[in-house]
Amino acid sequence: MTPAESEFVEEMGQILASYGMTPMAGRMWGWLLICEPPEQTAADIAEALGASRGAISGTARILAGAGFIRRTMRRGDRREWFNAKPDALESFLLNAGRIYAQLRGVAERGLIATSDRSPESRERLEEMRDLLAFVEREVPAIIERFLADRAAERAPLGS
Amino acid sequence: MTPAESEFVEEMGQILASYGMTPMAGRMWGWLLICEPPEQTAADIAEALGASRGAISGTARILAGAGFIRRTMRRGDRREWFNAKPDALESFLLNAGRIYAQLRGVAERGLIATSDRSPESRERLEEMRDLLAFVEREVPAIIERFLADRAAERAPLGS
DNA sequence: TCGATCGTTCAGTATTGACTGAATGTTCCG
DNA sequence: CGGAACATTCAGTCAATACTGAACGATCGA
Repeated sequence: MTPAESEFVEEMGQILASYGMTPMAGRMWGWLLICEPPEQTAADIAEALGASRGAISGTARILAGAGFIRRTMRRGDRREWFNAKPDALESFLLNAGRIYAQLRGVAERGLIATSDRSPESRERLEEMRDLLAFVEREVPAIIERFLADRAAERAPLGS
Repeated sequence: MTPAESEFVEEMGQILASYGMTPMAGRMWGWLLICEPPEQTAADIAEALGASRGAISGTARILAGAGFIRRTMRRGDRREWFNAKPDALESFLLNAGRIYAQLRGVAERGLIATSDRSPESRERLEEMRDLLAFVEREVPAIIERFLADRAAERAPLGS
């Protein structure tokens, strides 16, 4: 791994960690986004990142569960091979509605908790809930437009 | 604070904490979203949340800097008064492009780090960069549409 | 100028949680 | 069946950090 590649991997670790994932998850995903060949074994990854096999095992579960990587097997080879899913970010953002829905759920429970208050007092939470409901619907729609645009670019003559 | 209100405050603490802020920041914002009266002093908040004044002081800096709360003074009163900014979430999401831009920056530095690779090898990062650039533009546009829709609802006859 | 009140700072503490590494379990080849 | 290579698990360690609380500084009224 060159210094520039190592810096990329480390940056990915910091960014993912700042959004609730573990640094190792960010590093591992980052590595799988740039490694050559694109399919690697757990031992390959552990050596590249200087991490223990236990950490790779646990992190692989997280990343696979979140849809960021794919784990495959080859016949006659007991090792597992990992690679970055090509459409990981698309499907993550397509489901981004869930994140906003979670916060909207809290707002709605807050409105129930304050149901005896005056309308003015509850405006703060009501506005929050309305905005979140809107974003929750529209963000997936953005991703679908992106995918449609790209599909049109790649087949402009209707082939 | 009723049990239901306390649960809301605690949930806000957990959600904000899971996205990189401190639990106290979530609790304090949550409290300012439901408290009565809506303006509170640091002592009020510390007592409601069972927190130290030092924690309130530091958290107030964070929340004010992020645009979630407003700190005001009244003449003849040396205490500071805090309240939740009504448009906090709107302005936060309007600037959400910055978050995607940050990740796009990492992807672009990764592409520089792998500039000697084959085009197929770099496809993973290029797709990531393109999608992020798209989302970076479109998410603020969503918020603007929400604000425009709401303005139209509130003045449907062009008053 | 003194005293009271409020905000800030910061060293110390306690907690969380990410990572390690050895032990365990499992699958495949000879 | 035995052994090797691999994945998983989990108790222990270490570092990061959120929070406390006392000390400090600033501001205002008397």
